[in-house]
Amino acid sequence: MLDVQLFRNDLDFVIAGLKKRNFAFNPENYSELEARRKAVQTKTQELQSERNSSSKAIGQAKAKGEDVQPLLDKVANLGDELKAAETELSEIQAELDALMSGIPNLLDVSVPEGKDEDDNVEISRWGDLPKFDFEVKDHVDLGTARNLLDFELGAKITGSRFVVLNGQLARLQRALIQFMLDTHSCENGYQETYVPYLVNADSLRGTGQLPKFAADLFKASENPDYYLIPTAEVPVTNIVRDMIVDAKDLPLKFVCHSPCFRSEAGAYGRDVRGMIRQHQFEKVEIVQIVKPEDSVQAHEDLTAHAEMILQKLNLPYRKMLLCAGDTGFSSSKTYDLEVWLPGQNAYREISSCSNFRDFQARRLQARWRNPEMGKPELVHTLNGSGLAAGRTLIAVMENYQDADGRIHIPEVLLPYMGGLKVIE
RNA sequence: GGAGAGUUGGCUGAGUGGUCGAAAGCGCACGCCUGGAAAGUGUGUGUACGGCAACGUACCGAGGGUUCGAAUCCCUCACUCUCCGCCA
Repeated sequence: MLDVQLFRNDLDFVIAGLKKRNFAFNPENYSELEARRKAVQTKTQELQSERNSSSKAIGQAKAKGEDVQPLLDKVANLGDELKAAETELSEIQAELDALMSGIPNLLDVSVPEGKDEDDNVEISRWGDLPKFDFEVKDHVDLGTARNLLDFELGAKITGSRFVVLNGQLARLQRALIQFMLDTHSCENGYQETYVPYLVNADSLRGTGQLPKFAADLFKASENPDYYLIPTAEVPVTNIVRDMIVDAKDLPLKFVCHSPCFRSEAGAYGRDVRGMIRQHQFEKVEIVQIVKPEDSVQAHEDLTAHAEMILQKLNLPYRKMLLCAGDTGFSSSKTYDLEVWLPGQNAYREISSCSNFRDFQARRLQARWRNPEMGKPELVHTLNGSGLAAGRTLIAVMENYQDADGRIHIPEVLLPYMGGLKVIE
């Protein structure tokens, strides 16, 4: 949610900002609604004021034992009029809320113009691409050949875009998760946390998935309305919803492993092969809650923390700055990390690290008390995948394969694999 | 799942129909006191919206209702605690 004051004080700035995103915003429609809001609110408040003073007068007259009937007659019609005004006001406000909560975050000045992922800007590359003196296989061939991956079984148990991992490959995914959690909590200063995987609608509104992206979510129950989390970002960031955090407790840094559930109704036909795009996948998420002045640096740090995992696994990757058209709804600036997949001969997204500035915090009412003015102010929120474990598993399979289709275990994972060096 | 008790400001906690946005205390801010500090003491201290301002309006878990008037009465819901049942 953007700041309503910004809309009132500098509408042109907002219009320009949304134009960069190519977001269709109708300022006339907004201004007309806002003008109505103001008029009806003023009228409502005048009526309320009248009611309050009349009621007070009746109370005082009664206390003195005077006849209150004339006063009662005077306010006889006020009730209906007030009720009508209040109803109209709440309708206008609901309309404004709906409009405002559908408007995306403004982009950071450093975000490049652009339409889609083709316009993203490469910032850096790390690692040497592995050279193979044999025909490389992708993770599907590697996995199914040894019955480590079973897509048909996933389809039988549930449906398409679900998979079963067997034996040492399932263990390898668990090892990756453990390794990521340990690295972030022990070396990068994040607090490990375990959270609910079902969340309510308020939490999803807080981080921006609702009301706009309901189609991407699996709804688990009606009344109460619970949803499966699309990412641990939702429950973890909502830790600070409706909170005023002490200045001394900032920054808050959380790391959390969770399964993620995505319906992505619009994504059918993309990445149909393999486990690139599944309805259920494992991810380790890192989240930071920081003072506003610290968020730019925190974004760089958080991205570096995600990169550290790839480096320790010795997986080649590149860091992309997303262009205006590819940056997510709630984000002001996003770096994607793309890992090298020999089986696809391409870099593929494995982490997305975003600075939301106060966009989520405003929806969440997540604040801190700034000692300089003693007033509560919105915090800034950031998060990133550190990393998507399912895709990391694919990357390890494809980068660490040998001519016999075996998968070698990266050195940092050996302690988590009970000494196993190769998956035969 | 059943029965009972609760939910008030940053925190604790009073308040059962009218000068209650809400006592008191804690915390915090500023001042006095002090060589400095502690203690003591004085003043101030919620959020949001409208207004240049004075000020007005809303908010006492959420949503409805009764009333000229609701933190206070009624209804629905959520959550917390205690006891019983069931359960990994």
